[in-house]
Amino acid sequence: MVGKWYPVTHADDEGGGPDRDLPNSPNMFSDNFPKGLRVLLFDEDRQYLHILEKHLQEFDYEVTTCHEEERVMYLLCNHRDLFDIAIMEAHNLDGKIFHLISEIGSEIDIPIIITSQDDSRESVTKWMRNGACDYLIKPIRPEDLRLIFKYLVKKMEPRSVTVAEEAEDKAAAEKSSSVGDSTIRSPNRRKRNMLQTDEEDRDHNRDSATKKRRVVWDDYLNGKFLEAVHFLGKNDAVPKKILERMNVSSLTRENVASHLQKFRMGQKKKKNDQNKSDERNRSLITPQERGMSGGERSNEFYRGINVQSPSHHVNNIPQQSCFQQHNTDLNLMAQRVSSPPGDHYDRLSVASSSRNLSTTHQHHTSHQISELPFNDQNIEERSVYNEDEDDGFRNLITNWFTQIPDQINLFPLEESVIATTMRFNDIQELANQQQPMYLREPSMVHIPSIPSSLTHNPFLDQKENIQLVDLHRQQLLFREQQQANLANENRFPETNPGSGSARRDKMGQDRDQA
DNA sequence: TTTGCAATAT
DNA sequence: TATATTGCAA
Repeated sequence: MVGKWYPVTHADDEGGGPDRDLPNSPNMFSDNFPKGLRVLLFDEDRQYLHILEKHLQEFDYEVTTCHEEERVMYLLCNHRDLFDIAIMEAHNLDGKIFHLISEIGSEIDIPIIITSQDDSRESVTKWMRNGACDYLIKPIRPEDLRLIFKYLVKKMEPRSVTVAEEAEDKAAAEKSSSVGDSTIRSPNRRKRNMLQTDEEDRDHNRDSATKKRRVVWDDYLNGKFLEAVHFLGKNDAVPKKILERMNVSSLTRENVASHLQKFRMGQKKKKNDQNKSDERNRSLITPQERGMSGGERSNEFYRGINVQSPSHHVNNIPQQSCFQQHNTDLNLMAQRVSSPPGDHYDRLSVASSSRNLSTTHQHHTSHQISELPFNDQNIEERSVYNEDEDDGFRNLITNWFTQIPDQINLFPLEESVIATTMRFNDIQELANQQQPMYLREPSMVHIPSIPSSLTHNPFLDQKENIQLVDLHRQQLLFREQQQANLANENRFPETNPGSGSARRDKMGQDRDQA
């Protein structure tokens, strides 16, 4: 049966009627093949779309055109049984179509040919690895359109056509604008040689429809991964559960395990770096503290408590990355911390480290905490948020760091981990005012190198310098602080947090009186 | 069976 | 470099 339409001998045979059956029916490979091949053609450029359509029709293909991304995605998702093959324009690697195909690509059982003006190796590689069976660089030669049936040949009758396919492939490669000779300039070699060895290539072709593809952990997938990891928490963030949570059908447990392994290694590295920088900050730590920070025990928790030099919170903002443009805002916030303004917010506190900014916003009876962990290149932000409908603050934070509010995830705030920043000025203020310090107010303490067991998020400690503490813990903390102070020439003689002297801003007091 | 990890392959 | 695979121990 296969021999009847052996590609090399029949490729030029344009005769015969266009009667054909459904793609998977045995008559798919009739003498007329590939006539009547049902092609889904997508290109946002209507003019170009029309040109391609004309060419395809010349080869007796049955063309369905589409110039809307949403529409073609819909067709691909819900009606791909109406087509034998799809030719789709690629805009960029971050587009919806790429996500769609890389996600459900293994479920799409029709060959997908990508067309693009982008002849970059990165683009070609990424597409080819993520579900495209070929990549045609514009302008596309009609001949390449004529030969699209070859992917169905391979798919339907893999073993018996290997030789033919190779011959045909070679022939096609010599005069095509597909990746083999256009993007990767090796005109006499078969395409994909740059991507895979010949042996694998054959393998790949044999069951390209079913074989698992190499996963590209792009921002989208990685985002899902991170979300799952955060959601599951320290103890449950294992491959199987992450996979379930991500709910991406094309992924395997092994994929996730591999990525998780890499993810953890990255964290380990960050943690090491952090420890190094902590080491450098040792001078800020009292001898007592240094003495009790031997191992990873509970005492370790207090190592490096930085209440003594609270300006660190706002001054240690890196001068690069996205922080820079927001430094002004941060300084404003810092001022607010030291002198609570009479504006909308009762109190607004900021803590930041080399990679993070944390803010606590206390507004009347509710609390918001926003955490914004950063890496150098990008924004990987997270917000903890516990306010009814006050999107104002969220937007404020959002606008500082990203123009994309949707990227901020909101998590319900667990009550016992409310925190606030204590700045140097705050403490002095307290001392001068000699007010009792009731630690009922939410507080945040900046603690470098926190054991993960004490963070509410399993990965927080390795990414961030911010610790959220509950009140009980904070009392302990201040007791330690008190001891430290005594041993440290009474740097904060009047601060006696264990017994009280809380910083209460004016509005807070007014509220209490009312 | 699943997981974590390291080494190794692609 | 990023991801996959493998083998091993828990």
